[in-house]
Amino acid sequence: MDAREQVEIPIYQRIKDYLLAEVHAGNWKEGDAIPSEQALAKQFGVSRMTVNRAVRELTDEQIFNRIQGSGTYVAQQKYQATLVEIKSIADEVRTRGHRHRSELHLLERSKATEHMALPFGVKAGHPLFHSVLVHFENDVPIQVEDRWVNSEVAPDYLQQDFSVVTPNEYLMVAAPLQGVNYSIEALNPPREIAEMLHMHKEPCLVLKRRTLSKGKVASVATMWYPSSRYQFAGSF
Amino acid sequence: MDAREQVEIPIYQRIKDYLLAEVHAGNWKEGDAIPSEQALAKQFGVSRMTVNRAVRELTDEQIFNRIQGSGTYVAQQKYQATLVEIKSIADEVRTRGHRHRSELHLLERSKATEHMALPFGVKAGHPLFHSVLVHFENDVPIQVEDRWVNSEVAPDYLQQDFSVVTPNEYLMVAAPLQGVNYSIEALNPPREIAEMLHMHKEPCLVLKRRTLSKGKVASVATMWYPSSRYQFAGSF
DNA sequence: GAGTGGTCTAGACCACAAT
DNA sequence: TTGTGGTCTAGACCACTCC
Repeated sequence: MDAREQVEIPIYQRIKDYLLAEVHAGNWKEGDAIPSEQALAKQFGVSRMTVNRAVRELTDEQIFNRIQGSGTYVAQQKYQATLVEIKSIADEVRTRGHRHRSELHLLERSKATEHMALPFGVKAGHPLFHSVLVHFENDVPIQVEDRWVNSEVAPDYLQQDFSVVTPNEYLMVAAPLQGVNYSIEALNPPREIAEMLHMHKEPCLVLKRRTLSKGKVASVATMWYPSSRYQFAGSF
Repeated sequence: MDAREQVEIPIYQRIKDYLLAEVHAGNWKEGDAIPSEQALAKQFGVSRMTVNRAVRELTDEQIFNRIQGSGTYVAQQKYQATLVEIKSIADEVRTRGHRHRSELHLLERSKATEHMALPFGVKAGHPLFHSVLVHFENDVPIQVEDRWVNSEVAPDYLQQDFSVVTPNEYLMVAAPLQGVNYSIEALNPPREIAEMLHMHKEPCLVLKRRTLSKGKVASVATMWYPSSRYQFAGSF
């Protein structure tokens, strides 16, 4: 008389979860061989085909490399972001099984300079909010987020607790997204940025993103990523 | 004594090719149901598991939607980000009303090193073609294109005249595109690259792109752009 | 109830790598 | 030669949709 409706998780999925956990826990490191299909089949008490599906799918997802006749090896784990989605950097980090936190460096009421007025399509002096955060993955800084927000679109921006919700996550809720422009450059960072990212003499990937909501420009953000720790990637 | 070594194409791959061809030819349109696994298994004279793998993989690739108990349907054809659109740099330059030309720095028959074998999914020593070109916009160098090509997919690559057709343009015709992976990084260029681009002490945007065709990796290209003269942009 | 996809089995043969 | 991955079979049971 069990009242709980158990949702059946497929065996191949449970094996995938197990394999991912081993990689994320660091028990298997880059280049290490993982157990053979035969061994895993025995360990889980299932047929080899089921194990094959689990390992093959993770190989498609670039978690492993397989060499016929030799074995299955843990692939290089890369910090990768998908460009075309606006996804929270906090989620991205957690997806990789790592810890995310952020440091707030600035959060204030400000006004549009002539320089900022242009991308926002407002007059100089228009009220804007300005925030600067550094995002960490396992205590390693991976992004400086320098963001300007249209006070008309998100009037409660200053009241948020950005140690709990990232600016991006808040804006996704407060200002339904209508469109996005972005550009990507490679730049040598100014000194303040380099210091926030604890980096020396290397270029940054710079993603500039403008989001539209309610028919207005909602925010203009410049995100700095140290090239040694981050890259954008995608596929279709 | 047959000199040609026939490479065996797996049945599931042949079924994938068939299904994709039907979709691309327009015989099956968005929302149409495709034949059931049972029917396809009978049609190809194979077991249902083999058909299942073909259809499942194409579903993962968003070609189809599947509804348990109902059927398999052709999915809405996906939107592609401008950033990764495979477009010819020559066209891009001409669109801006400028003059495009390219210089061929290298074009040769080569073999996969261990380093190149991995992204291609072949053994070290597998025959590859290798080309290096510099693209100019109004006589200003804007891109170094370092490309490796799978000789099985584009056997006539070496015979092309790349002052007339870019490698990209040729491959689009010779090897129908099935998929793309890309990554973007910011890197300081090695000396040879910096010299080809006539640049000093500035970072490069580096776009690495892997194209898939006929179930194989068709080409792996590394494109270097001087940051002062180029950026990626897009919107959606 | 008939048909669909979702999963799984317990074998099999093969190509290939390591030895 | 042994062990690995790559593929395939001919069944099976299940959950689900549709009629």
